[in-house]
Amino acid sequence: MEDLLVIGDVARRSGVAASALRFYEERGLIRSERSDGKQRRYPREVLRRIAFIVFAQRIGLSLEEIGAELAKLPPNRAPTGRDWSRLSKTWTSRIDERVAELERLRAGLTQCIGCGCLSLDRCSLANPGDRAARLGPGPRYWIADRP
Amino acid sequence: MEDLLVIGDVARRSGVAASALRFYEERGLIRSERSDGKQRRYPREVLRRIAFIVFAQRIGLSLEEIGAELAKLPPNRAPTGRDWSRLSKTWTSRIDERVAELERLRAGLTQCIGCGCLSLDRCSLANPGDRAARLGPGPRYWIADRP
DNA sequence: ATACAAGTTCAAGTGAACTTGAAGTCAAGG
DNA sequence: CCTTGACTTCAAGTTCACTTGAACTTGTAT
Repeated sequence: MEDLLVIGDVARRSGVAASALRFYEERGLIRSERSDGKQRRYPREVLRRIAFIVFAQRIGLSLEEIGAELAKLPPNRAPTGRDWSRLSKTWTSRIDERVAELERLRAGLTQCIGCGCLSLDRCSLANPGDRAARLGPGPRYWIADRP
Repeated sequence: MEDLLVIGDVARRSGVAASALRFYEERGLIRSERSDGKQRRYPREVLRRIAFIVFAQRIGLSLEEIGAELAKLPPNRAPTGRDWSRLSKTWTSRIDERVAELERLRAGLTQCIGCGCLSLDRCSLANPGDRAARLGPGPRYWIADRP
């Protein structure tokens, strides 16, 4: 019945591990107040913010992108439902794109792999958006070459 | 006009870096013959195998899973179109599942985040398949908790 | 007052999928 | 024969999203 939650509560309620919550805080995705003894105390609102993060991850955004989205929220007042839905609006097109890609892949599965035509450098199914253009060092984004 | 391709040719034709090809070989996903001087020589067939790998990755399979699929191909003869399409058959359902999830997410975007109801531990949209069940150490599978 | 769970920081480790660098070998043209 | 570009191995580095462990402090229940 407290107004502020300790990290364990937040972890239990959100399903996100406490270590992950600390990590998110370090990355600036969430914030916390501190108790007298320097322990984290979260206002209940944080749960919605975390929900947003989890949602966005499932859709395929990186934490960095999610942070950029969250930064668009009004800094000095609690976000309203409209604030949240404004953010999530841009995702719809993102979902649409991914769904379209998957459907292209599904359509091409038999056509492209089943038949003998398969040639990676000319098959637009295997190479949408030009795989060749790399993203610098480190692992390539795992499924689509995100900008 | 040679029957065997060197690694650079394969890299150019597939759009997959030579270092990645060596890595795939180390992981048992592809194989190569060797020249007298111990350089890799690939039969043209390898291109199809690589195409399969790239395809599967875009769908969301890990290299390990892809390896398991490839292991089902007949070991002693060149795979036919039917062999390939048998493999890719299982993917269709995988794609369908992912599309369904994305559509669930899209539907829930405004409902779940826009309104005040958002509660991670009870919202089936944010928590399909029980996020709480973890996958051991290391990063969590990025978007769906794959088995 | 004390025990003990739950919190803290910080550095280092993890797994996936590669890339990079060093130091050397091979192959083809001139 | 020599140069030059493409190839070789091997170890170590990179990114992302966290987790783990050590050593220590807080908070609460008895």
